[in-house]
Amino acid sequence: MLDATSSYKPMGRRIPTPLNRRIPVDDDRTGHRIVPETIRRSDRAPENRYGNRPTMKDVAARAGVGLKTVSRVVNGEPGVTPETERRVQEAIDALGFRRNDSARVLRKGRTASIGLVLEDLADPFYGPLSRAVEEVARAHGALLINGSSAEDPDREQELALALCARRVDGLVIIPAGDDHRYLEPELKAGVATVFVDRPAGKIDADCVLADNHGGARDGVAHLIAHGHRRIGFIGDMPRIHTAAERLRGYRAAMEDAGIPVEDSWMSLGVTDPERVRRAAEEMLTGPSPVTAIFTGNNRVTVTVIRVLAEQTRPVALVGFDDIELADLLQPGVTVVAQDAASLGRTAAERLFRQLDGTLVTPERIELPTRLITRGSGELAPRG
Amino acid sequence: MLDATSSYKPMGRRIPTPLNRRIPVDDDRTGHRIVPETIRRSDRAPENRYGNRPTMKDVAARAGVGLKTVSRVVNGEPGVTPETERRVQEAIDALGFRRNDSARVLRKGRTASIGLVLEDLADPFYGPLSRAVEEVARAHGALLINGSSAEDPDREQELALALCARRVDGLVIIPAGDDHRYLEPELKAGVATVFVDRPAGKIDADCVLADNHGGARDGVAHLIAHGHRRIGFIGDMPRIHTAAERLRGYRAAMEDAGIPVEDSWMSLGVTDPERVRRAAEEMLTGPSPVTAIFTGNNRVTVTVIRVLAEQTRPVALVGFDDIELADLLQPGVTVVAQDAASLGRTAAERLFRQLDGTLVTPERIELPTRLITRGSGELAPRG
DNA sequence: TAGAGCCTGGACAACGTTGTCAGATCCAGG
DNA sequence: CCTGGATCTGACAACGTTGTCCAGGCTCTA
Repeated sequence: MLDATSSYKPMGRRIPTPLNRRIPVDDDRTGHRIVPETIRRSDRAPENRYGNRPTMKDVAARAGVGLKTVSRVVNGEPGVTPETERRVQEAIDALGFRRNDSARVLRKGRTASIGLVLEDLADPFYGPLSRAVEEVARAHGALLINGSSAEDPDREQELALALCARRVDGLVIIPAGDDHRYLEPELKAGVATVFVDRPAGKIDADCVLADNHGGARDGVAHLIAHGHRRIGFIGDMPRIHTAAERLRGYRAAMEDAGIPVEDSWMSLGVTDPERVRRAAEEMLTGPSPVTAIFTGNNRVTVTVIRVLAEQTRPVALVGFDDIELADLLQPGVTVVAQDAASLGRTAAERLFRQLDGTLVTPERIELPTRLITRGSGELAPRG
Repeated sequence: MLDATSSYKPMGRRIPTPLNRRIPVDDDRTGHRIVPETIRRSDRAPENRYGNRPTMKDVAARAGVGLKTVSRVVNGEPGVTPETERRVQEAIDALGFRRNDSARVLRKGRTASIGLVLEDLADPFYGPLSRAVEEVARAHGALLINGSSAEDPDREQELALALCARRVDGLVIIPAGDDHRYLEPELKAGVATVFVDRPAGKIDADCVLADNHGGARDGVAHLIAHGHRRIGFIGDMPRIHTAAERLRGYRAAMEDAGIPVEDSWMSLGVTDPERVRRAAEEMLTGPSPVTAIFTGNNRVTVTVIRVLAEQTRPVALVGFDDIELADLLQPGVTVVAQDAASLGRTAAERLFRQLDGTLVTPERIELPTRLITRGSGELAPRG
């Protein structure tokens, strides 16, 4: 579970208890808490716990109306005279009352919030995706809670379950792991769930994916069409679905062209800049040096661009994922672009359709990718 | 308030009520709901509402123990025999029970979640900031709820207050507006609050800012040091604090150098690419054409880079905010960099120190910026 | 003016959890 | 066999909100 590492214990028991202290006031004598004598409900002081926030009861007392009447005003329900409404509103403003949605949620059973578990919010690919999900959520009156799994399956599970404990109405998950059976009780309990970017593992659930295989195949075929035969591939661990699919696309394109792939052309499971750099340099200088490289994701692409900028001979490059400013580099970077915002939007819309009830059967949707030629992928083979 | 635009009404009243239906089962006769005869609490069926999720009561019934014992096991409190614990754990697993944190929150008064209101999650500047806040929150066992204001003060307020209604323990706000008195009741109620990137308006609160004024002044001074005298400035609306400060820094540097600024060199309040492009082109071709441009934020910088790439004469450029791949462009882009992650981390840490109680008096913290020279800012004046 | 029908307002119980407190059980020591 | 003290367990009342239902007061018609 999530664990505090400092002295702030959000749910702890050691918090100095200003929240629990009953403040003794004017003509009230409930300050004593030793004797639990049956406390009449209605003659409590307007002050209460919860950081001293006024409640509907306080508002009601001040406005001289019943509790439910306040609730009606707050929620804009009909059946309140303008005069009464005015009095209530006045009390609300005077006390600075704000409805406690936690209590509301408990009562109503829906939280009007959805959870998003992604890999890293700081990654330029996930920012727009997250924003797209947020926009859809907003259009449906829901808030978005999100968390980064840092590509760690345990952390993904921990996060997803923490969100379920908050009783989010739905979950959008970019999986890090490949076994999601831990979500079965949640699905059964009616938590709407959509997986994005990578499919769910071992459970039947909605997935919205990019056409990783086709995109990679097109990208590599593009290089082949420009005369390359020794083409390198640098990608993430094949454990990750997208990485595996893109690798498969690479292999498919090579096979279609009848080109046997040498092991030294492929580097799998490297993402940190240092190792990507080494991998790229090795395949450029090895016994059978590549004339072109296909990179499996944006981070790899950026590092490889740096390596290629240092080379004397021109090496062609096609990258998966678009990157900002790719058009301004020399040469411009040819990429297989997937639309992150569209992925997020599609997923979120399906999520709310699940909640609507208009969507029942889980589906697997693949969004097309787009090859954007800018120069680096059109270089002729040299060396 | 947040309003649904589709048929999914998270909190609405028209939801078909599977959640409220009491399911009649085996030997239970509480299916009738007409007669409200005093229902004995303990002989309800194990089924209940809330999407049919098991509750502690259900677990207790199945394990043959009391409600509180289940609570103890779930929360790892002491005082439960191993044998009892085993039985409870078994029931938990069998039923797929997951504690309802909404109810917990209601009872305990703390939600172990914090809110982040920023401008646009898709902006590469805010991604890392958000991630940094999340990491700190995670270290403190809290979840992060975030929302984008889209630079709209009303939307900022709507979001912040929605988060307060959820009773987040604290708020990190990147303000869009300049009047935050609406937060006064919340602050008084003990919601920890830190403003980042831009200061709070009309209330006394913690702020973590970058040294916008000093950074801009240094950047412009750098251009002046390289011989430029006709220097353009393109920035956001001065209504936005950061934009105003950077403009002030620009003016200060010019004044320090004794250079009078011409109106045609300044373009304020433009951010969309079209207008930035026009603004840049105008100051490059006007009666007193600039030889260098200082750009007020990353989005403007990117657009101006494109414009400059089309020019025949070299024009110097220094931009506020670092941008990815800036080093690989020709020439490399000289920037005044601020550390987004550090801003977020500092803010979040202060937030939790407020919650700790170790931090009381609001402060205004300015983090230094860093001039990174890469070429574009060192071009000599031409034209 | 009486009765029927509407409108408004309020009492009350639930939602699922945790804190309090008292009761039950067990064992060692007399 | 009893007593005293640990342990362990469970009944109960909150937390702040909303759904249900009923009681008045009002208006309108006959």
